[in-house]
Amino acid sequence: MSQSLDRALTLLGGLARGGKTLDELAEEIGVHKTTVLRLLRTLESHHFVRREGTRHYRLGSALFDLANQALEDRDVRRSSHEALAELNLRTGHTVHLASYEDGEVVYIDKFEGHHAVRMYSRVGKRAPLHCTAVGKVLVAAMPRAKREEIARAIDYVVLTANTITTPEAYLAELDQVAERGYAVDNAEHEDFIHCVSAPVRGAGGEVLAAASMSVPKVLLDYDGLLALVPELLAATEKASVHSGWTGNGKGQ
Amino acid sequence: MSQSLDRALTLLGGLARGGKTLDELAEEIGVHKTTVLRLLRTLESHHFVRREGTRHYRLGSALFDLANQALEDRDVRRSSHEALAELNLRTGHTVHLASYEDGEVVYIDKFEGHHAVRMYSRVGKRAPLHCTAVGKVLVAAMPRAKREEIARAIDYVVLTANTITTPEAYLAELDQVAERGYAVDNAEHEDFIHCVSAPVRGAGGEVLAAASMSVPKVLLDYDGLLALVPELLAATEKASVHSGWTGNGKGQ
DNA sequence: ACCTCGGTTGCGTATCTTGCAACGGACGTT
DNA sequence: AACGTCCGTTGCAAGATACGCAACCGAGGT
Repeated sequence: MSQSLDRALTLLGGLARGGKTLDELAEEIGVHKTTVLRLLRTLESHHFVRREGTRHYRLGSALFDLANQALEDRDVRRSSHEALAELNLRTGHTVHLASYEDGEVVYIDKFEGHHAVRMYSRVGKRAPLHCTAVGKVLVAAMPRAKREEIARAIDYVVLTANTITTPEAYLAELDQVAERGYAVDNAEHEDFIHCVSAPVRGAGGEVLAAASMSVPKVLLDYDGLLALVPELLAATEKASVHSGWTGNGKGQ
Repeated sequence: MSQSLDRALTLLGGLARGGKTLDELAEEIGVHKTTVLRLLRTLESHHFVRREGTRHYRLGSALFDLANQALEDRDVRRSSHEALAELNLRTGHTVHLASYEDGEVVYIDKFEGHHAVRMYSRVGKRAPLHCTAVGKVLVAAMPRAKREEIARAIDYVVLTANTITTPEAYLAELDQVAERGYAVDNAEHEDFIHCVSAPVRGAGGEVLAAASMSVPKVLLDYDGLLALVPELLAATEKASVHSGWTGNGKGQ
């Protein structure tokens, strides 16, 4: 829609993967280096990009400035923070907070696990709906018609042997999730990790976000993972209360 | 340099201050609303902006995705994290990590104080060099010629009764800072807050960033603040070691 | 049912962006 | 020390592109 803007934004993505030279960047987005230069200059003037000496460009401070403002916008994040930090501290496992955003899951907070094994995730990163516990929780919270619509629209990319691959299977899973009040990702996204997730609710009982714990399979087997569910639920309940949930609510 | 990009970036700034309507945004940057619409669409397609229902635009997830990548780039941040978190935990005061970026200070990490009084600062935010303790530390670390150049270029905006207002006074202060190894902001930036700051050094003894503690005056008087210096120095030393500093170094 | 407000589209024009080619400065090499 | 290469930078001209206009649409509110 706006060519130069589009190119500039793509450029930022390229820069994120390391400070390259002008020509490299130009090639990456398929334009003349002059164009890149001028885009960079504009980005730089807004502090979106920073030049480090010569032939070295990096992402600039405006990005994290804006990002923090964007995060502050998301009230769930603030109201859930304490409960999730506790959960992370007590269990030592990686805790995520995620919300639904047009057909995907977006991580809006993360508490790193205390083990050596690190997950490839990041605040702001997006993940698919069909193979994440948070995805299931978020979609399961929607009215049945919407669930179907989403389930049919998903591209069921196969990531592991356990990945769900059909709308039917997904919808059946969602029913269970809605029933139980929590979701499981049994190594459906990454081979060596499994997760449990539960919703954080707001004043009207509506689901604001999903919190999850991710545990490497080498640390805990499936039963061990399920044994964490009560702790998870205690944390999400606390987070919900902080988010205005009153406990009665029409939402189950 | 690139008009549409420039407008789009300005737009993001506007959006950060709350989700407005199309016309409001249009007025803010002085263009027709059609233009805003198209810019927003492009931004949206890259997840820089998110539309929330109708008449509500917010900053999107790409921002915090990129921001996190940008922060991961900054090695000082990672290597200092542990020491600063400890300092924050032990003292309960707000801790900042900042670095110098063309004529300003940029906060690259922040640990919130445990008291009710909150500071108006944010990771990614910029602050002046002349009235912050971190600013003094960072400039004091530069060779004398560079210090002078910077001192003369500063616009000495007066923010409180104690704000330094002349290059001469600033340079004299810098001499002291370089001597002592730490800097003080005695309510020169905000009336009710004073800070101490010390440098974090890298392998060659060069200053990578400045760490600071900010304390509301109601909690601690000036002497109380100075009494915190040893703890601060212990933390910055630890952070320096983690950042490759070997202790010898030519840097004092 | 009307009116207002916000968002959306099609279109022609003027502007802005683009790519080219040539320059300049910094390294590194022979 | 001189040369060659690699990057970044500038001026310019051509044409694509983004812009503003005006009209349309849909939702709320009166």
